[in-house]
Amino acid sequence: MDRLNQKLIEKLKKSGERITPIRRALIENFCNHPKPQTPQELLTNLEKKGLMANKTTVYRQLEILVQIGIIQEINFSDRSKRYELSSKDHHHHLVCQNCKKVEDINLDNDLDRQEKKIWKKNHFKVLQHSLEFFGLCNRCQ
Amino acid sequence: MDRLNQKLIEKLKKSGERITPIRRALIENFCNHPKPQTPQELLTNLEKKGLMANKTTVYRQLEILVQIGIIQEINFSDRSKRYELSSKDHHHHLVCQNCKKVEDINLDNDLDRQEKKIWKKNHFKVLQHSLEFFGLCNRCQ
DNA sequence: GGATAATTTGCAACTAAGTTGCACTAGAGT
DNA sequence: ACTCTAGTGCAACTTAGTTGCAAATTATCC
Repeated sequence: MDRLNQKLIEKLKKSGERITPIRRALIENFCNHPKPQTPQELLTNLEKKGLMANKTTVYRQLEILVQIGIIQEINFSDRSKRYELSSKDHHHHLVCQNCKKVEDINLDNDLDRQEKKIWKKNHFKVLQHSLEFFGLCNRCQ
Repeated sequence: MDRLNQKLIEKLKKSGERITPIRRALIENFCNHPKPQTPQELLTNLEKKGLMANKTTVYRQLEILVQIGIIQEINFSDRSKRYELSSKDHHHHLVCQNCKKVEDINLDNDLDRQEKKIWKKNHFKVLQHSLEFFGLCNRCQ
């Protein structure tokens, strides 16, 4: 995990960005928590590490990290923006309606076939998709 | 279409709710526009009909209409709440990233099989899902 | 048709997520 | 250590949505 951490900080440096405590902490946090996180969650995670960051800063850093390609933004259907390492494969989400926890899943089923059909039938050019399952996780049932 | 309109107003009355101009207009609007609409869109649609409704009222009416089962709420991945007649079959959405228009599609593929797999593998009880495709509609390409 | 009681509505004030401008601070290279 | 630019924090703002309360309107009963 520490390897990945270093690699991402290098990437940041190569993109001409400075290495600041907040950026370091954000990247470290993304490496340690593989789940997609909201800006608010990130803010409190930083606080736990003793870093009192401002929300403006977090939002701005997230934007930059997305641009560089270190993380990716996911718009969840529960109307929250979430962020996770973009190195991860494309996957879908299980959202627990009780405890709000989010799990990642990889479906073997491919939606490519569907997207081709949509092109034929609707002449709609699909660029990306979002698939989420809502329900109860094993703890909350 | 007028038939459906009357039927829904009857349903509203039977549920013990009063028939007001705003409710009448909302239901009429849902019958005439089959696409999922945001509260803001509904507000401007009412205005076009000469009904200057308040946003508070619209939000409250939407809540009631959802409870009665006349309409259903859909949380879109573009982080907008949208509403449509709940009588419609379950379907998925094509969201144009340029003009923001939303189309409905029915996939013949069923996700039930996937949901059963999720239950076996993750012990996650799926209650509902959301599948959206983002891209460019035929006009915007 | 008119009085009454309860529901519906509108207003204003509020919350939460996110954004913007500007002044201050701190990294990185010399 | 100095300097210049990038990064940060603050305050003020925006937008979607919510809440409490007073005023208006609906359905009902006579």
